[in-house]
Amino acid sequence: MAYRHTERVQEQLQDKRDRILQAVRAVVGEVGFRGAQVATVAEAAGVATGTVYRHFPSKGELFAEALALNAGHELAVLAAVARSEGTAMDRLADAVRVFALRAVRARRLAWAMIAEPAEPEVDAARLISRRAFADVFEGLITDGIAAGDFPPQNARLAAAGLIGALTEGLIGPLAQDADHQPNAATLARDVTAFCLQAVSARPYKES
Amino acid sequence: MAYRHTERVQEQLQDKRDRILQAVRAVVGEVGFRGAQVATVAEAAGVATGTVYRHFPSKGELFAEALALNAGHELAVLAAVARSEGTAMDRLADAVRVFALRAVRARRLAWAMIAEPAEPEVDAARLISRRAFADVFEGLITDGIAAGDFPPQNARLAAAGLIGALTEGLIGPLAQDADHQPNAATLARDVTAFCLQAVSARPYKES
DNA sequence: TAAAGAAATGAACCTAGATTCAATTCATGT
DNA sequence: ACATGAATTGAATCTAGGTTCATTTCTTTA
Repeated sequence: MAYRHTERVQEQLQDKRDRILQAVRAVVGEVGFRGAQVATVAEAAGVATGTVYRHFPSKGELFAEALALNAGHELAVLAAVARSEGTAMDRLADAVRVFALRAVRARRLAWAMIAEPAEPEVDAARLISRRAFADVFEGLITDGIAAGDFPPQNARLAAAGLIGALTEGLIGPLAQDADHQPNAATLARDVTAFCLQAVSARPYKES
Repeated sequence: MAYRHTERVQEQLQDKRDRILQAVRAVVGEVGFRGAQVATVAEAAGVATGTVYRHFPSKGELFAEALALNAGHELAVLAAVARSEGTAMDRLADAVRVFALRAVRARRLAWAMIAEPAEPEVDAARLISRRAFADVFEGLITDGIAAGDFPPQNARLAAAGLIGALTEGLIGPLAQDADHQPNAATLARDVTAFCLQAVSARPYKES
């Protein structure tokens, strides 16, 4: 018998794996999925290209795992806010605000995570995390309806609408105009206001 | 002297060009930008691959022109609705409804036109048409504020929010769930309600 | 320190799909 | 019918970037 994995090696391996995942985050945050190449990620992780393939079976799975990891963080943050004390109205306001602030602080990354198409595996992973986000919002809206904070409405659709409005208002291409570029706090405030109006207003009555 | 373009030939040329553009529309409506190859488009147009390059300098420019053409149609429809008789509230309601109905009727195409990243030229063309759409909505919102139909608000942002909500609610990946798939009319109605609430409600007051 | 198994390296390989172009077909005017 | 110039064809070319793998470097145990 001549070789067996020692604990230290295991840690190094795990560490290298983590560094690669972090590198994906960094590179994607810089150039998006479209511009993120395996060679670039490897370099950012301080590793040779081939090494990436010792830890992940393909680009798609690597990137999908990186997305899931990141989305998991964000989801935990959002879920914590949604679970806090207060009326449904207040909690929804906080959730939207937190989402907005975090998104504007890292627009490119946020866009990639939420909307930018990529390898099929990545798209699949995103679908899952997106639904998880939508579920948080939907739950808050449902709570609010039950409590009388919000009028009856299609909560599932409203949740999707919130995500759409947040995405478009904060991180979509139109949000990157140089002309009307207010500071992040202002933008987040206005978007939050829009979202809350959408959910909390009395229904529009036709004619 | 032996050859000169005759009128009939010019027409045939123009016609072939148009057929190629239409083929892009058809193919993209089927498989999106991601899956749309030049060879497929050529076949759909009843033309050899090389012929495409006699009419368009590159895939990117071809697809960008196809997008611009299609967006132009949609924009004309939307602008007509926005210019019709009625209060700002009614016109916005109509505009949103028309947008929603047309989008759900051709989801894949709509998604490609509105959101799916593609060649840089395509993305650039989309940015322009997107802003044009947003401008229509923004104009209606501004009118509504002036008329007292809507409370004061960030009209530019609200317009972006509407597009986001429409996109997400109607044609985004979450909208394609098999489970809660109501008919198009119902979906359009609910999304319209959401959008109108978002714009017409009294502002949310913090605590 | 040597033998043996693992991991890392990065240049070579492979593939999908855009682009080109020599050969062919079609239109025109004499 | 023929000469001329344009348009069409589609198989061959080119390229970017993901993936592989022979070689090298590192770890462990005897």
